[in-house]
Amino acid sequence: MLTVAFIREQKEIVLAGLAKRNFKDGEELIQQVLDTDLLRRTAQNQADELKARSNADSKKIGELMKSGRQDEATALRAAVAGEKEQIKKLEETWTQAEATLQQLLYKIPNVPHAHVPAGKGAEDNLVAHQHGTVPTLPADSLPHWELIKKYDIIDFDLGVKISGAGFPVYKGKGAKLQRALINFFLDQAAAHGYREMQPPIVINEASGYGTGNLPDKEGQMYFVPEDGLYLIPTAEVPITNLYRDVIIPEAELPVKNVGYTPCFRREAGSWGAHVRGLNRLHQFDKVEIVQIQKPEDSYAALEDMCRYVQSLLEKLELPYRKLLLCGGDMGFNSAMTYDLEVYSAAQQRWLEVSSVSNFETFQANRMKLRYKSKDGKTTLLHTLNGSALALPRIVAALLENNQTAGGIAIPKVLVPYTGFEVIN
RNA sequence: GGAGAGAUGCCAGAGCGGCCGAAUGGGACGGUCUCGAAAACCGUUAUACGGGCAACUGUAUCGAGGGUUCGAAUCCCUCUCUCUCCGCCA
Repeated sequence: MLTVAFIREQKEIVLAGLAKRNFKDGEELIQQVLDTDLLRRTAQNQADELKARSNADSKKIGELMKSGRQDEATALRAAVAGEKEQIKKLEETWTQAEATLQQLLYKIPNVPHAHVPAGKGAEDNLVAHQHGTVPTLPADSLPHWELIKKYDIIDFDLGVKISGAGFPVYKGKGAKLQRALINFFLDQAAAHGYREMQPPIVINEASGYGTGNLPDKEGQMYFVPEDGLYLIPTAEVPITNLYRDVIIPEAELPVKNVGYTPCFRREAGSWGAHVRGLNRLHQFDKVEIVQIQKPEDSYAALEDMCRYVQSLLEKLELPYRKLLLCGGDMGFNSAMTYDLEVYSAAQQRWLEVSSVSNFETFQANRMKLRYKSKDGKTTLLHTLNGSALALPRIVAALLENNQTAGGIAIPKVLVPYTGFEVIN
């Protein structure tokens, strides 16, 4: 959520940002914000003045009563009653305006960073970096959804039986591979200064609002109505919300946390032939890194996080490319996002395995996440996060790229974690 | 799930319906003293939204939301959470 002050003072920047995103009706929306804001301030101003007067009058009534001047007190009392009436009306318009303003602000996406390219969709993303050679496999090589059957390591039918489509059951070496990847990712993150956190995987409504998963996106999360709880779509939500309504002492910055959680996504309506197998799931495992940074440090941190994720892919010996997302393809909350994609050789396509974003103050403003600098100023912080990494597509690429006649070769770095070198 | 107690500032903890944004103690920070430190002493120590170039100033906030009252941290109602005991239980 953008701050009203920012919209008020930097209207042109906001409008340009919305245009870069191909956001419709931006101009109209911003004008509504400014109008509502003016209405709100005017009402508050008038209400405050009246309240100041009635506060003073009330005090005077007390003094009059004490000194026994009853009739004067009664007269004043009548005056205050009149003030009260007006205050009530002003407060109504004021709170009404504030609520409207809030709803309007929820509709405005983040302003993209200056370096974010304009564009409509995925085709306009910039390839910022590519690493490794795209492998070519023999003609008889299999996509991962065949391989998992061949080696009996992941079972979708069993998942359907006990839960539904998109909830795979990992079996034997398949299950061990999951655990190995999770541990490998967590250990790597710890070695890079991230503190491991294990948060709850259900969150309340306030947390949903904090990271921008609510309102309007409730359809994407599983919901437990009985208790008003949502299953997390990513560890970003609980781990970032740890700092909701917090003023962090400057000395504790930056905050670098990592967490492994299962992630749940309803993915309503986004099913199709191109999302076979592990490409898209309702439940999957992910290790997520989250940083909280001072504004002046956040973009260096974004680059740093990307380099870190790239180092993971390199250790896993997966060819990848790094995309700088264009305005039209970027998430609602983000100011700048890099996607990392690995090449899945049998499918012959790039699969997104990580998305690393700087949200600047967008989430922090919703969460009231701030720090107090030495000069005593309270300032909104910047939040960032990135997948490091999401498992299913990594597994898909590993299976496809590493298939040999003798089975699937496990990358060297993982062998200490899996305890086996090949799946056969 | 049943019964009871409670929720005040960074923490602990006081608070008669007006003199309470809130005593006191601790912590933290700044200063005096010291070669330096400790001790002692002095001072500072919330947030949000308005107004103002600024100094400054108005309003709101004592778990949340309503109500009573000229006036609420203090009285009433609802909700949430925490604690204790009982029940159930990985």
